Amino acid sequence: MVEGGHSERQDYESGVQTQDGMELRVWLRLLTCTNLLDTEVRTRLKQTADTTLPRFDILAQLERHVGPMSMGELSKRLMVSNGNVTGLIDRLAGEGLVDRKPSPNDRRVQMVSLTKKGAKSFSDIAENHRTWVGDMMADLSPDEMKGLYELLARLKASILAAEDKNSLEAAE
Amino acid sequence: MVEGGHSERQDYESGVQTQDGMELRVWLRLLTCTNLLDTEVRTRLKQTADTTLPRFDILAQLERHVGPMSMGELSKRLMVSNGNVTGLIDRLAGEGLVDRKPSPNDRRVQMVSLTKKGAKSFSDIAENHRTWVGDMMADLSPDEMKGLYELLARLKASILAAEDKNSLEAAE
DNA sequence: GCTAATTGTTTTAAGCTTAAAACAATGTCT
DNA sequence: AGACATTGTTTTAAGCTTAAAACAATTAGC
Repeated sequence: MVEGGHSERQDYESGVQTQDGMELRVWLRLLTCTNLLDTEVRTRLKQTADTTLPRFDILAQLERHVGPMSMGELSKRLMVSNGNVTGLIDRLAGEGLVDRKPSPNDRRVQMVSLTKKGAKSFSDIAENHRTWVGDMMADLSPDEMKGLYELLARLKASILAAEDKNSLEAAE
Repeated sequence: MVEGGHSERQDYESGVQTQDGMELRVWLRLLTCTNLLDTEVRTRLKQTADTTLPRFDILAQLERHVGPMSMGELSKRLMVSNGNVTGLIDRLAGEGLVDRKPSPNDRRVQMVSLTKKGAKSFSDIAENHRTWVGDMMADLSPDEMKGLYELLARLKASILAAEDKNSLEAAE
């Protein structure tokens, strides 16, 4: 009942104001695209495999790593806190998808690996995942994909440069 | 201790495999950029204003809206669940940043508005927010920004098309 | 007016996330 | 060996998030 009453889908870009700068617009559009993809992937993971993205990410790391992996290593690779990994592995182990056992070398560390069930589960899901992402980008030409890939590289570099600059200032 | 032992920063792209398709690469790079920006914004919100992005988003919606707004309307605009808004407004009201009172027309609805303190808080933070985002994109030329903006529009359209297609299939 | 359906909000249960504290084990230094 | 620092993991407290259930109030059909 407000401002025209469109029935169009809402997203982060809906609130853009005419005086907003280009940076804010790019940021909001980036957020919109990422959210659309992310939400879709999460929804399908839930529907087709009754699992979540963090669980899938853990299985993916374990799958591509040769031999078992420590909790700390997992935490580093996934860029999440140690406590977070503890909770996720608790649940995955409870479902029989991963195996957790103390390291023989260092009694502080827990080594985690995929069970057979976990490996099977992962490969099924990964196949679907690839298809979903492909479908969502199907309308872009190879040139557009390449252009996007490169511009995102420029953006990534710009962000990292800004962070460096900022942390140097903070260290003064 | 694994695979070269670089001390480089980890991100979603770190695990890309040579056989991975362009779609997956674009997706991971998109995720990397969004996460870098998102994390930086959240960190600075915490450090400079001791607040969070969801709280800031609520204040932003209330600020640009003329007059008070219902819980449901907020929920729609922010694209989050009703229960989520309830919890956030609980906390914001507790901090004296928003005001919540029953609608005189419909006793089911709660009307929310910014307090003076909330409006002041928002305008301080919004100014900083704009600067942060600008700084992170400072290295891209106007042409690059425009190119990125347009390619993201193409991507957004492609994703929405794929979702439509999928929901049509499901409705058969 | 009564009943049923709908709408708006809150509550609940479960999971994800982090930072910080607590623990446990290893390594270092004398 | 004993004391101290470091490292790896788990626990805890707090917040964000959703879906589903519960509730409350309004609207529509009779």
